[in-house]
Amino acid sequence: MLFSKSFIYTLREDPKVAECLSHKYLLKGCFLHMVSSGIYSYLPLGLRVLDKINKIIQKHMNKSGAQQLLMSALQPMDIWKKTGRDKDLEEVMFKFKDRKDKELCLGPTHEELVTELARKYVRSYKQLPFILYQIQAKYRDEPRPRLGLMRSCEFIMKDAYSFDIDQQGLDENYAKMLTAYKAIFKECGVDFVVTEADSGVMGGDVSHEFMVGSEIGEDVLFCCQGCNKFFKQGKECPECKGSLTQQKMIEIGHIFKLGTKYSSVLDASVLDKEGKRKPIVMGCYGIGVSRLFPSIIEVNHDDKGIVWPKSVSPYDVSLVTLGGVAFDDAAQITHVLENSGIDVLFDDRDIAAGVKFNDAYLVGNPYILIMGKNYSKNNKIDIEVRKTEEKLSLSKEELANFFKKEYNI
RNA sequence: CGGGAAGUAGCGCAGCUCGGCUAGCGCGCUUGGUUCGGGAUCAAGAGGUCGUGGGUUCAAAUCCCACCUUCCCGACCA
Repeated sequence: MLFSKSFIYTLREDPKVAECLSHKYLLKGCFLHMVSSGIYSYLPLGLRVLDKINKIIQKHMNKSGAQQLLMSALQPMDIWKKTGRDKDLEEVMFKFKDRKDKELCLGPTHEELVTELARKYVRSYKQLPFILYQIQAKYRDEPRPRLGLMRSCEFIMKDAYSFDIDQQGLDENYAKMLTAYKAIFKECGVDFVVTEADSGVMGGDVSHEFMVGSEIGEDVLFCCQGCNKFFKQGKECPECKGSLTQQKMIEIGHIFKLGTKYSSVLDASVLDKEGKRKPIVMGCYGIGVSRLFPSIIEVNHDDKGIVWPKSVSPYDVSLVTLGGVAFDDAAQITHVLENSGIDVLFDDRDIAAGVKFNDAYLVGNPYILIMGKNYSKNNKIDIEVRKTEEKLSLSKEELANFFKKEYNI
């Protein structure tokens, strides 16, 4: 991708509306556009990251046997009235009527709709178990949207739902999801902790939260100074009796054992081996994708900009040309790298070197290639590793090998 | 929804206390020149209903009232 042709217009100064660091860098680096309070558009750069996060999620969800679908964001209100959650979620629902006066809402979550699917299609225990998931925008009329993507009115969620004949099946699927989630967050480059949590408005008895430590977090956990474990309560560490300190946390995932809360009310049931009708035992599993996104930045940055983990960076390489190095030479290097699967953002702009470097740091791709004097004189391409600030000078051949090693290709 | 802060060019701001504005600065943008390994420089330009509506006044960015928007803290929540 040529920088000069890309829809990347970085800001020189910090945007006034952004208080927290992730939001600041997302706006400054042209990843995100604020449409209104709590409403954001993902710009091309941001969408590339979002796509990578989604691919990681899809990979691990599919591996666990879950099947992706896409349910409607528009939902009829009558199904919400059946479960009574029209009242529970009344405050945050975007509700309106269609031309026939039918009440609709923009889905704040999808337990009702997915349970309805099970009711319609599933009749026998033989069809169980299965897990369905989707990655989709959810809508909540937040009283106070804040911190950019952290709390917004339109946000992207990965929501999964498991369907089992009994509690044992649910336990197995729940364990599978727990494993998948750990793999997802690890691959996305965030350090997280898993805690037992309240089920809240979702219902059910068991639930776990996935949290990332950050000053902008809205939840609080207590971290043991002795064994480094996290707890909900602030008394002394139950494991090693060490002292506990408060740590603010961002909730990026939450999984629930729902049981039959929805299936019994909405009549999603199957016949078991004995021919007896049983409500399906359900679990639900959420990842706040649009919250995970800035969380990655909160824990991967420096004072120059974002330091994307390789797994989710918008491009693999920022290529910077300096001092009148021929466009064709740099374009050729770009082609070679792209042919081996390395995404390159080639900064071909005719501007001061400092601007190019600072934009490269801000945008945060893992590697910065520099073609300048060292290329014109010695045919060497300089590499700067964004994270470690390590610097190398390589020939074209060495460069190809370098990336083969770095990306296992 | 309570409490606080802010709205002046694309971005960041000054001006407001004490009304005199034909509204300014930095960056960015356009054209041309010189530069060219770390936010260069010279010259010439373009760009504004000072958030909106009302009021006071000879005169309002500036004073008064109402509203809107945004941010932060709280309550609430993924």
